[in-house]
Amino acid sequence: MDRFLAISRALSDAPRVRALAALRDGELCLCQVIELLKLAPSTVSRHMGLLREAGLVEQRKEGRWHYYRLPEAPDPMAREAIDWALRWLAREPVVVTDAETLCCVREKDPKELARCYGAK
Amino acid sequence: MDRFLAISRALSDAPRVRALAALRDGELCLCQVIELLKLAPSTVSRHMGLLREAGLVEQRKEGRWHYYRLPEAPDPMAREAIDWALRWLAREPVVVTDAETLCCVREKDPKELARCYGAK
DNA sequence: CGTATACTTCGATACATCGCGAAATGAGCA
DNA sequence: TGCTCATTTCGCGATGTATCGAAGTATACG
Repeated sequence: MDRFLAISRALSDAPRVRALAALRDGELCLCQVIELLKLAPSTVSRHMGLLREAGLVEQRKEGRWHYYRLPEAPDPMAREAIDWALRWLAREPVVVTDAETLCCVREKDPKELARCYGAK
Repeated sequence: MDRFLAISRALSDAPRVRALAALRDGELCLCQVIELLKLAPSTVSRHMGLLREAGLVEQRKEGRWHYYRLPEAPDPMAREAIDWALRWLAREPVVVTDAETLCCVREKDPKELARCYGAK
């Protein structure tokens, strides 16, 4: 029951599901998600941690950067939840405009995005 | 986005998903759900209201009794969520024992269950 | 009518969660 | 070693939610 509730709760917050949908087209490092959501780094880190604990996201550390992506081989419960979420989130206006924003964000290296903290 | 989050949030509480799973084998009146969850009538009523607003449950009033059931023709987003939830909740120990409890509860008429308030 | 009963709504309390900034962690680099 | 930077953890205030009992609705029944 705990895993089920963790997944449902992870999917019941707007910034969190926007972050999840943002990973649809490939992994992102935390600073890119911060740039997208316009929230404090600590807040975004916490959101990604909840998604990870729920099994909806995988984490990969490369140097100083932490990359997040949809899990390669998620357990079936998580996989079905992700499929359901992505299927319906794709139609949400916020997620659509997020996808456009991400096109620009993805072109930048994490190194350039370092500035995004100050530019907030 | 609001409907998506309403569904996810409705599914992120244990008593609520237990109530949802209990409807798998047919409608129940509120007092039967109260008997199952062992919670205050006002609390259960609120839970069922949230499930109804999320589109995960339908309400039918017959005299003094309010019956709840899975929706006949749910919109696709809700239907998929219900399918996912029921598929995985069926394996949860609490839900399994709830099903056994329900066998006894269903045999009683709502009229007999009226006592359940005092017997709490 | 009036009473009883099934349910809902309201108000209060306890607890969880979101958001932030500050401080701690950890990996690269001088 | 010390410094920088991306990220995480911690502590706080504000907001939301679960739960209850009490009061309010609505329906049946005498």
